[in-house]
Amino acid sequence: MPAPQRVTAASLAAAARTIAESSGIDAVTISAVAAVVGVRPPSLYKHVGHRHDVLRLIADDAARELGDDVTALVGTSSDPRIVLAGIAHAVRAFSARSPRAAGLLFSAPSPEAGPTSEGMAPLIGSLLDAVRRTAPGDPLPAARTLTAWVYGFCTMEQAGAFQLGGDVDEAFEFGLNTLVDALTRVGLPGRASIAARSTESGSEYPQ
Amino acid sequence: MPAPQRVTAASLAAAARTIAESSGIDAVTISAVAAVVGVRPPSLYKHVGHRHDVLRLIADDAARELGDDVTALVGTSSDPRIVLAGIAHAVRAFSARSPRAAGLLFSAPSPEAGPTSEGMAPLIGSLLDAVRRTAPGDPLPAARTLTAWVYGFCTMEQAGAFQLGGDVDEAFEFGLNTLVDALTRVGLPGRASIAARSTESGSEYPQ
DNA sequence: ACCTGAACACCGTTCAAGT
DNA sequence: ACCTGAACACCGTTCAAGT
Repeated sequence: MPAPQRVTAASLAAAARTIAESSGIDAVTISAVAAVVGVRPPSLYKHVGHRHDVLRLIADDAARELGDDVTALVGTSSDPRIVLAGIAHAVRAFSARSPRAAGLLFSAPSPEAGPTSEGMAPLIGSLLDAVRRTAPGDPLPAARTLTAWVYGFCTMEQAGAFQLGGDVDEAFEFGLNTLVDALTRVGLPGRASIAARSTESGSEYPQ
Repeated sequence: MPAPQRVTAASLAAAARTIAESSGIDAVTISAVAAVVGVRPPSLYKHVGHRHDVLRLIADDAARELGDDVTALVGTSSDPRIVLAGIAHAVRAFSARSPRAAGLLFSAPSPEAGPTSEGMAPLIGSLLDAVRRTAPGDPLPAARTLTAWVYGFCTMEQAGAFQLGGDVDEAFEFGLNTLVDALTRVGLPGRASIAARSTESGSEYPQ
């Protein structure tokens, strides 16, 4: 009779994520995770090939969880701009409650530690969906603009980068309103003017 | 006669940054840095207290370099919007040429590995300056919005997060124009409407 | 099939000893 | 004043051996 399975992918992910949130990504060692799931370090290599696979389990778990949150919001209001705002708030809430997992989600220390593209698919799909209903034209640049801002804001906030005082909540609302508002205006006069002028003045990447 | 100084802060920073860019942050070990500066590992502890101080040297060096780039751009054009666009391009160019140092700049793995606030001061000062000349009202939320977007975009780009195809350069220009344009419109009708409506509908952080 | 102890090559860090 | 070898407690990872 073979030994009963003591370690599952789900228990591994849960253990790793708990350690990550309470003690940081560096504390997610093979030894620490093994101890939490009640097994000796070498046994983990029956389930993962390398330590970064453990981090990837966290990232994919986070992608699934946030993907669920975001998907649940799509179609929640008849005004797509409210949906978009709700999504941004959901991302920020997730980042506040699971900052380490959130960090792994968009900027893992190495590509191998980041989420699978299959893991990210539902999240990205729902996001593109919401953007498509809000902004005219190609949703991809618009979605990238919104995603980059939300991700950047939350990461900087969690990293403690906003040191100059002021109300950080207010800055989030300001940025959100500015962006959502601008994205619905695409195509109106005034846009694309800077690109044209700065291209005139020389190279594309001034430094 | 005491032994001549073989290690300076500048040589340490340069060695660490070279290793970081060529082999990743994880490769910036005390041993590796010591080998590059031509000394045994324990000797480094005469100059830094911990490994994260070495990472901080990289972060502060990056802050200084990007700060110089950005400061040189302020006042470069009579149109402040062009200055802002130039700054965004400078950040992206820096992130492309020094992705690991750039990562340390805004989202270090731990606060101790991040830049000093003194190191960040010139960069942040110039950025606020440029925003103040462009956007009406409080420059802080506007600067945070722009910074979060640029940082998020560059980090995601370097992490290979833009996997859905499309032109990433175009997405950058799109986001930049959208944001700079929106920031100069602050106060016009249409803004702040979402916040008001989404506050109506319940909690501030829906999830 | 899964788990284990022992072993290997590496870390970061400390410290007494050298010049 | 700076550098060093030796040492410590830790990693990640491999592998032959157990059940």
